[in-house]
Amino acid sequence: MADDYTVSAAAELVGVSVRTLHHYDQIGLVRPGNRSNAGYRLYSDADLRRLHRVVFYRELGLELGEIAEILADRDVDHLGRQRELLVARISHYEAMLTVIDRELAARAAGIALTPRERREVFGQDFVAHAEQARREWGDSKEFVQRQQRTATYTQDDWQRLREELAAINGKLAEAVGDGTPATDIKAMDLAEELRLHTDRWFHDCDHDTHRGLAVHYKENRRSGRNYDDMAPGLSRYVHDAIVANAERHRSTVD
Amino acid sequence: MADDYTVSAAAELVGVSVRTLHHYDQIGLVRPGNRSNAGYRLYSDADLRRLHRVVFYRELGLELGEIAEILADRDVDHLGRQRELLVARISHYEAMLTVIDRELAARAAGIALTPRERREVFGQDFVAHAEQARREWGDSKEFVQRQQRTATYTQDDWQRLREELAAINGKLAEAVGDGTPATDIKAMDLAEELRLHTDRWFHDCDHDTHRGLAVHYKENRRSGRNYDDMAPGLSRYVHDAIVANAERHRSTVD
DNA sequence: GTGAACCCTGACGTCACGTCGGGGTCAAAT
DNA sequence: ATTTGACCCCGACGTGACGTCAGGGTTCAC
Repeated sequence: MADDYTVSAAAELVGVSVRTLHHYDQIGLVRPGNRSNAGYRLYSDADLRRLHRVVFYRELGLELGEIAEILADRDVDHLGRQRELLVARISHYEAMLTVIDRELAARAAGIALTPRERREVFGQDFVAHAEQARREWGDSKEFVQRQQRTATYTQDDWQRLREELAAINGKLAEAVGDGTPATDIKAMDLAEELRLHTDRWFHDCDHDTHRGLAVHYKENRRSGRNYDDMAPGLSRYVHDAIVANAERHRSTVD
Repeated sequence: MADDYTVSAAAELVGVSVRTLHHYDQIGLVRPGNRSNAGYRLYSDADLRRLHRVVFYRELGLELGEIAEILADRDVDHLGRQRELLVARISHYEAMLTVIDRELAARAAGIALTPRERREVFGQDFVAHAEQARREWGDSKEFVQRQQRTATYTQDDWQRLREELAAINGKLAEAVGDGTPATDIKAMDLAEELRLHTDRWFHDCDHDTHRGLAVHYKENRRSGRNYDDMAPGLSRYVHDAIVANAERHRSTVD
């Protein structure tokens, strides 16, 4: 309980260098609970627990500043959060693995992918960085459910998911190109397809929830595709269509 | 075929910044195939392929210097290698996930782990960094087999594996503490246990192969435990015992 | 009481870029 | 024909997360 560890002992226990501990002390990320009368750093068990968390989050590529924020959150379930991050990371890498396997298959069949196709299939925007997504989505029920569901997806699932989404997005881009207004029945139907896609693949998504999410499309964040890259004004268009669709549904219910 | 991409086009295609491309050009990691007469960088499809590989390896945390070396290797199957790296990384994270789940279970049972136990179970030395392991082991048959086998291990497998190894190592530490010579029959028997463990969990390992691996123990590298941390002189002792054991076996066969 | 092994605090080096600043280039619109 | 805005160049300084000395104090076992 009351045993304190010297720098080198602490460093070895968590697998970092002494210099790293000095650094963390300097920037205030992990401060030793007390010092010997000669000024030696003495780390308590509590310090070590904190340090261990820092190391864990760092392993997953978070910056020290972010880590400090996360750790500042009193009342956050670190184990649960770490688990989520890991699961997200694993599914990210599994998605990459899928791509590799597909390329290997393509190569075996004598086909080479163009850079553009590779980007398509790679979908690196798609598998967004977990912590950033967290900042956008907060601790919402939807986020958690999304994490849980996607964690179990196979390579084929991801493939199907992406294809379905691409189909809907294509039709949306076409609609905005045609000059179809976002309140047109066709646009609303596409918004409905989008909602069902989300509901099917990510998390429960009724019309009200979908309206709540619409703002994310308008702000054209990283979490999905960059809609405006597909067609100018598309991100706003999608937002408006979703809102119109949600409105339509409400009026048929009330 | 002959289409060239400008910096920004190339950058967006692979998902990096323009500055990054400037940097890679400067250090010679990815040089654009040619330049416009105004001095604009023009990336060919081949350049993009190279760039894509760089980005991939970087995503997995390799340093640019390492990446340069890997790419310098003419005649290396990048897709295969990338696959291996990914698989290794995934199994690494899955091992971490196991630990988290075990801690969650422990917490549910009202038990808290001490830092030392956490380190034990975390085994971060154990799940070594893949590229470093690769440098130690080269492209040997053993390495590849190890990758393939361990990729399919469940959390329980890893747990069992670690426990078995810990048991053998414990007995070895005891033996060196007793002053038992490495050529003693007891030491040789322990070396044999080590060999069977490797053969069972990692890759085919006959006595000759094992003798070949012995040097890794002596050099006390990261790939396994730091043997000398368990007992002074243990790394050399294990090496000697393995060699003696291999010798013994040969004489009974010849 | 004297090494060897640890500890301290600067302070400078490094890697992989981010971020200006000043200035040329190019295609389209005026 | 020029202007506008988006794009390009290079040089240089800034930054995050440490690595790596240099110079000097501390602890502990022999």
